[in-house]
Amino acid sequence: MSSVSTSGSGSGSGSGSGSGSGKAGRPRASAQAQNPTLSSREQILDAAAALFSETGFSGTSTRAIADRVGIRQQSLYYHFAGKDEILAELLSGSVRPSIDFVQQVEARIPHDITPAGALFALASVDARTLRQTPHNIGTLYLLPEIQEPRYDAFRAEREQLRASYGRLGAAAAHPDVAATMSEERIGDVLIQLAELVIRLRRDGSASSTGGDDDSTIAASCLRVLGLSTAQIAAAREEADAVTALEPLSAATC
Amino acid sequence: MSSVSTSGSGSGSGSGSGSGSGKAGRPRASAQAQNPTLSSREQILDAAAALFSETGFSGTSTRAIADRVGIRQQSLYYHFAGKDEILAELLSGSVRPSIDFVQQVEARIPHDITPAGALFALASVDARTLRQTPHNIGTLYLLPEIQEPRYDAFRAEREQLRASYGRLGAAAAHPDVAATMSEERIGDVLIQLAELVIRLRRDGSASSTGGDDDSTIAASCLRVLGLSTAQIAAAREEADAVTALEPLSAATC
DNA sequence: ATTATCTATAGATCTATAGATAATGC
DNA sequence: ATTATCTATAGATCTATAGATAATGC
Repeated sequence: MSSVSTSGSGSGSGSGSGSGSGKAGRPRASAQAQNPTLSSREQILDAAAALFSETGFSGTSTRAIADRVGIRQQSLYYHFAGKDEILAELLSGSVRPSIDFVQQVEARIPHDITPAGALFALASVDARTLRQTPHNIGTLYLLPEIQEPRYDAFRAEREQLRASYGRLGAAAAHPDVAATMSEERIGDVLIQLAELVIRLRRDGSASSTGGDDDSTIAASCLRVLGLSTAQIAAAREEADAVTALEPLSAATC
Repeated sequence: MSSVSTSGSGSGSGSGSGSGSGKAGRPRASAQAQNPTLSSREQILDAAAALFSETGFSGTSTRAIADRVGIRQQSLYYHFAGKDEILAELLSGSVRPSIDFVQQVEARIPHDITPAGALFALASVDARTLRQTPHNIGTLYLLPEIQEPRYDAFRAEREQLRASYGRLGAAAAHPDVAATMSEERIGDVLIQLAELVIRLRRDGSASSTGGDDDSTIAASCLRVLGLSTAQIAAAREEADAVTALEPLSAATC
């Protein structure tokens, strides 16, 4: 209460001047409304994820991010070189789990699992990840800014994931479908279906028990390849066996 | 050449001071690089559509729009009350054609056409419209800004279109699919497939003969509902008959 | 000494309003 | 007189850098 700021900034809630809060560095001027179990860097990423998915990248100011964290706008630059670094970091963390997962699963074909089973597993894990991630981070994929060369690395990773969907899909497809669509186009269709969950979540129309949507989406991925209900049921069985073995290790980290 | 601006703005290409160009109002300071067959208002909409789809709404300044048109930033406000008015107008024009088309087609069920045929027609017309529109205007649907209440009217129109997809899809679906998915969820899946063309176009991966993609997408819409190759072929026949009757009138305006 | 914040501030925008001006239309 | 532009400019941002300061760590 004694160390009121001498400048006229007017933020009267100074509670940071007391004894040690256990962290090095000058205390924050305002109260810590954020989850204190996270590092400052993580708090910034979390706040930015929320704001970027709600109001977009250009629509979010560094000031808005800092306000949400409870620090001054300029303090962001101690942790990140700029706003685009924050987005780049959020993006880079978001595709890796799916790529890692699909590589694990593809390695087991055809011994432990069929292409159809692998695809079902990939699509449902992917959908679940997108559905459970904090702040619907998948909406970042829709931002126009990620088309800039700055984010080439991220887009290359997504391209890799799309290629996996294409390989699995082409291998699993009914001959009638394989004859009509290129492997590339199959990948486009499948990843588009998997990412439906992003929109469902954004529009608030996800089912109460979200897992239903994951299953529906995975089933739709096989259905669009021309597989029968029986074949889809079999693929689901296979997928359940695989995701029971290493379900959370690769997908949730 | 004689009427050089007295201010230091430095735009030395003044050619607008000559005799009558056929239009009322003060001539533009810079040369008319834009298509002069369009009204100023249309030129602004066209420039904004290009910029909004490339760099987003918040990422596009009124200055950038004006520069592309060849007028001063402040001159925009003679035609539009603000940047958001421009986006609202672009959006409002973009869903109408599809809604009009689907209402025409739904009215013919079940006399002239089956639900499957109607759905094929809707999806392929929708895909073609999105593919042929100037500047990939469909990318505007992905902008975070359209979630704001300001654009409620537009989202309500899209909701209407999604409902149509849902009705047609539920009626056309194989029983196995109809048993698994609600009409609403069917609409979500189908519109997500139809809008694949937006992404294909943005990523430059649309097929050289774009109509192939429209057909592939429409076929995928039926396939994901569990229809067989023969049933899809029949639906395509029906759709061709319908779109041959009134193909461009409702879809291209 | 190191760390993580703070204050101060530069310089570049960006949106929008007010009023002047240069055409055409009557 | 009307129309469509222009110039001038206010006021509000926004990003980023520089340097001060208040903690902890050794």
